[in-house]
Amino acid sequence: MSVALTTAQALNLWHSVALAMVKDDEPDLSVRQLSILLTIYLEAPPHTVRDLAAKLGVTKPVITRALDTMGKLELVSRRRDDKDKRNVLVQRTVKGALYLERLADTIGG
Amino acid sequence: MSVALTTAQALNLWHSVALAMVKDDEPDLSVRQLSILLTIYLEAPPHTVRDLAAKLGVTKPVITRALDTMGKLELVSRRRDDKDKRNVLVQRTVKGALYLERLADTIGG
DNA sequence: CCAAACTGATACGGATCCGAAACAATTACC
DNA sequence: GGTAATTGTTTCGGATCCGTATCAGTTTGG
Repeated sequence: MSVALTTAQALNLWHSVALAMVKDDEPDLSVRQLSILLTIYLEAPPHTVRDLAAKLGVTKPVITRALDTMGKLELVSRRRDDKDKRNVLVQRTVKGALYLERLADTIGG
Repeated sequence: MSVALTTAQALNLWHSVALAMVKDDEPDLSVRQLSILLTIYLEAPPHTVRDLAAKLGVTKPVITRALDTMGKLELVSRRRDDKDKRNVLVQRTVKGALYLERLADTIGG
């Protein structure tokens, strides 16, 4: 699943994708937000605020705020855990899946 | 020079790199800042504020501020153009080259 | 020589984000 | 049952960034 790239390949790849993200009309997601989004979509659920904070090495408010922002954009959604009502389960959305599909096209195309 | 990736490969690649950038102690560069940095290092000089703004599709203050920030981090430097003193030439630095070398390792490793 | 054009930088009000600390709600445990 | 621990959220002051508009300095061109 991993890919080996030369230095020039790696930087050119990042350059073209970063440029595409900036020139895009949509508001840029920060690196942190994108990390959260990709974690939710690529790793197995459940995803809680605490887990995401630990995985990214940031504080919990960072996760809460990122979920607020991406929630408004409908890229993710939140739901209380019925088993343990302290937990919040972060869930995928159709819009989020489409967003990442387009991102993958930009990267891999 | 370009690389074709499957959707899963592309997203996993982005995921691991974004995670590495967040967990890194250094302050995260925004996507815009990284775009500017990569443009300076990958495309032929000279690079002016105006050119960079046009290339990224953003306003000039965005470039000025990004150069301020990355200048403090010593990732880029500025110099007046002697030929036309209205222009500012954006130049590479040793620290910037090292930063991108490590980024390339993260991407391609 | 002087007004127009062009460059990058700055001022401004508003939005967003940061980490630390305090908070309310829920659960665990003795 | 009641205290302690755990969860996600909110608040706070401070920092950063945004786009628009304006600015100062330079060059152009009649």
